Formats: sequence, C-alpha cells, structure tokens
Amino acid sequence: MQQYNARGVHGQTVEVLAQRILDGRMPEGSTLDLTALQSEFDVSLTVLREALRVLAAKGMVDARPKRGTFVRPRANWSLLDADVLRWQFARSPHRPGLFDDLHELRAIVEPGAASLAAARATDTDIEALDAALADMAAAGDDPSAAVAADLAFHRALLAATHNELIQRMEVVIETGLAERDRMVHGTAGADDPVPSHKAVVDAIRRHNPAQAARAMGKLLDQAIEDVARLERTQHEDRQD
Amino acid sequence: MQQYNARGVHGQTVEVLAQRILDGRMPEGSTLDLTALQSEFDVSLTVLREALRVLAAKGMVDARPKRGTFVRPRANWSLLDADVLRWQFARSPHRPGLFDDLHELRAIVEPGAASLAAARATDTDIEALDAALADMAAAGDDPSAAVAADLAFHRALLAATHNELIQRMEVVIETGLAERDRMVHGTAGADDPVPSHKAVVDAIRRHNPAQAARAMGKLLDQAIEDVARLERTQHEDRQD
DNA sequence: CTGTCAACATATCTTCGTAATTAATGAAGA
DNA sequence: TCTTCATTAATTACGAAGATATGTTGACAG
Repeated sequence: MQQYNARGVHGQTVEVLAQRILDGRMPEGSTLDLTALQSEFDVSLTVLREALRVLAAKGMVDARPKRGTFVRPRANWSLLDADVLRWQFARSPHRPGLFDDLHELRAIVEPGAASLAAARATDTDIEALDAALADMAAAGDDPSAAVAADLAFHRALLAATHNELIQRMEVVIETGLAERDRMVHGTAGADDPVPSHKAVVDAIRRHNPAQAARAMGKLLDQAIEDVARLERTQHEDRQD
Repeated sequence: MQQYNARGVHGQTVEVLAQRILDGRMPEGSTLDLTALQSEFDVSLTVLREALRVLAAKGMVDARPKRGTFVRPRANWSLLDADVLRWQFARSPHRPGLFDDLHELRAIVEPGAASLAAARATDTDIEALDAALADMAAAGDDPSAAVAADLAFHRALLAATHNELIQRMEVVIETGLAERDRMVHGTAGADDPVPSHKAVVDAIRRHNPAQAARAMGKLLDQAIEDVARLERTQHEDRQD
C-alpha cells in the first residue's frame, strides 16, 4: 500500500516531520528551523532537504529564499495521498472524525463505482469479483486472509469501472479497510461478509446499475454498523 | 491550483520528466539513465535527484542501489494528485478519455457531496453559496469571472459537507473546470449557468439531501452536454 | 550432475561540506 | 510618496566521498 518506500534514514525523517505537521505540533504557517532539525535528527542538510522535498510534493511545506521553509495552509495538503493518509493513522491519537470522513467518502464513491461497474464490467472483471468472493468465503476465521479478500474485492470493483481515476480512489478504500482491520483486530463477532458482497456481484452480473449501487450502499452501512457496535463494546470494557 | 511551486530550474526538470512518464515516452518499468538526463538538462546530480524525489513522492519512480532508478507501474501513480492531473493536461495530446474519466468521477462525488451538504450546511456555508451564485450572475459574459464564480461555487459546496477528505476532491473538480474552460475558450452559446446552480442551493437551503443530489446531477449532465455539443461544432468546423 | 546457500565484488544510489544564487528588507535618492 | 539599490539571510546547486542492496561466483550438499 505505501507508495513512498524511502530507504535509509530518510524514511524516518520524512515520516516524523510529516506527523509533526499532520497532528499540529508544527502549526500551519510556522517556519521550520532547518539547523535545529539537522542537529536533532543528526543528518546533513541534503537529507533534510530531500525529506522536505517529499513533503513539498504533497503540498505540506514550501521553501523560499530569505523567508525560510514553512508549513503550508492545511487546505493545500494532499490528504487523499496514500502516504499522508497512512502517516495520519500511524500515530495513535489521530484526528477525531478522520475515520468517519474516510467512511463518508467511501459511502459516496463506492456505490457510484458499483453502478458504473454494473454498466461496464466485462466477463474478466466479474471473474475477478467472483474469485475475491470465493477467497472471502474460504478465509473463514483467518483475519488476514479475510482482509486480503475484502481488499481484493473492492479493488476488483473499482477496476470494473474501467475508469482510471476512480480506480485510484483505492487509496482511500485501502486505508479505510486497513484502519477498520486494526480496530477490530482479533475481536470476533462480525457478521458473515459474503452475502452482502455477493449481492453486489449479482447486481453487476445482471448489469443492473441501480441495484448494484443499492447493494453496495447496504454493504457499507453494515460495515460502519459493525465498527460502531465494536466501539460501544470497547467503551463498556473501558468502564471496568 | 498548483501545489508544487518549484522555483529555479527545478520546476522545469520535474515537469518535463513527469510528462515523459505520463505520456508513455518513458514506459513503466524502464530505467532512467541519470547520467544522460544530467547532461541533457545540463544540471547537477543533486538537482536531478530532487526532481526524481518529487516524482517518487507521487509514486511514479523508485530508486534502488544496483538496479537504478525506474518508472513504477502505472497503478502506483497518484493520478488524483493536483500536479499529476495538471501535468497530464499541460501537454496538448493528453490521453483520450482522461476528461471523460474526470467527469465521471465528478458525477459520482458531487451529487453525494451536495447531499451531505444539504444535511449539514450552516448559514455561513449557504451564504458562501449565495455569494458564488451572485458572482456567477454578475459575471455576465466575462469568461474568467464566470469560471472563478463557478469554481467558488463548487468549492463552497464541498466545504459545506464539513468533511475534509471530500473537500480535497476539489483538485479533481478544479482540473475539470479548468480543462472545460480551456476547451470552450471564447466560444459563446453556453446556457445560463445560474438556474441549475441555484436549484442546488435551494435544495441545500431546504436541507433536502435527495433533491440536492438530483439537482447537482442535472447540473453536471448539462455541463457535459455543453462540452459534447461544442465538440460536435468543432468537428463540423474542421470539415471546411 | 543438479540445486541450494553463503561470501564477495561492484554498480548505483545516498550523503556530505562548501560555494553560488535568490529574493525580501531597509535605506538612500528622485 | 515612489523608485532604486545595496545588504543579507536563506534556499539552491555542486562535485566527491561513503554506504548498500543486488547480482555473481564458488563451494557444498543432495
């Protein structure tokens, strides 16, 4: 999933800086003291520069002679970027509501994608969906296999739209799935996911866009309900 | 709109390299000859490195010792990134269907966003929408003012969802609007945009999500119809 | 004879310290 | 008050040295 596989000490530097900006420890508009950061991370200026260049590419910082390197307004950050999403969830206390935002976007995009897929899916596309469905059924109680199959399903669905931009919304879906997986981690009691997913595939197979969108909407409603129920349970646990 | 405001010779280097990759002149998996590029652009290795670091941050290239720097599979490119979208449209013969893909994504996201906005919009949000509507009416036949008002409208709509991730879909909408603007450039005969936009605002003011979504859908249908009609006209012109 | 594993050599990226360039600032002049 | 110009703080660029993953060779076991 991650895109920016920086090797060497670089990756850490980028991630630490990114998280400081994302969680507000380095507020918008604040200027970065390169010399201080250099000694803090014990790296050369070049390393720091390249780390900042990555963040600049994601709209998070800007550097100008005489003014210094500063954090850009939040409105310019590429929040839909795979790395930025991952960095936000990597630190434990991420922004409240971030998961909800993520899910709302999914709730808009995925039914629409299902509708398009129903109109355009080829036999190959439907085979991929069926395969993901089979994997999901075969996964049983193996959590990692279940997540992998779930991911494959949603990826196959996006691919069936034959729209390259919609396909790239997978970064949002992947992050959403990964985060949900982290939350439910090992907690049993989730419903069987196969029926709801199968309903989507059936609608696509019949090339019925409206039905596909509805089925996908239900699937997502169920998913968010699972998480909500889980959060209630955890909340009760915390009151021991 | 652009995020990566690289200064110096850097910006050109990044853009040229990006376009070569995006249009397929540097195919997926091909390795880049850094030495050749260095002499071609007449820049130092550091400059080239930082340019490639930007592309790496956008998932387009990767560098590994002993293997070299190579173009990553297209599936990893951040096609929803503002710069990547801009670079694609910057060169005249961009991928056929790119505009269509863009519009399909808008057709999915914006009605959903309008629906959410209808549920959540505050008085301030609605004032912003009204202001954009007023600007649109006042623009009259000034194309740049009309585009600015249109952009402000769609931005205000996304803001009214109070969902930060959905708001960042503005990069897609902005690019779509900018490209449409480039296409219609100076050609009159477009319908009055105010009524269709006003219908959306009215639905939001009444906090009627379904109606807002429908109105937004119609607005987008009309927009794509305008472009289609324009393309037919241009096609006829070309047959002189 | 064939397949597996480990140590080695090297091509390539990565990092360093220093020099050049840029643009915001304030003062001087018109 | 506006324009011009030197000042200077900060980024940007350079060429060489350093670090590292990869591919290769050889030996050993099956």
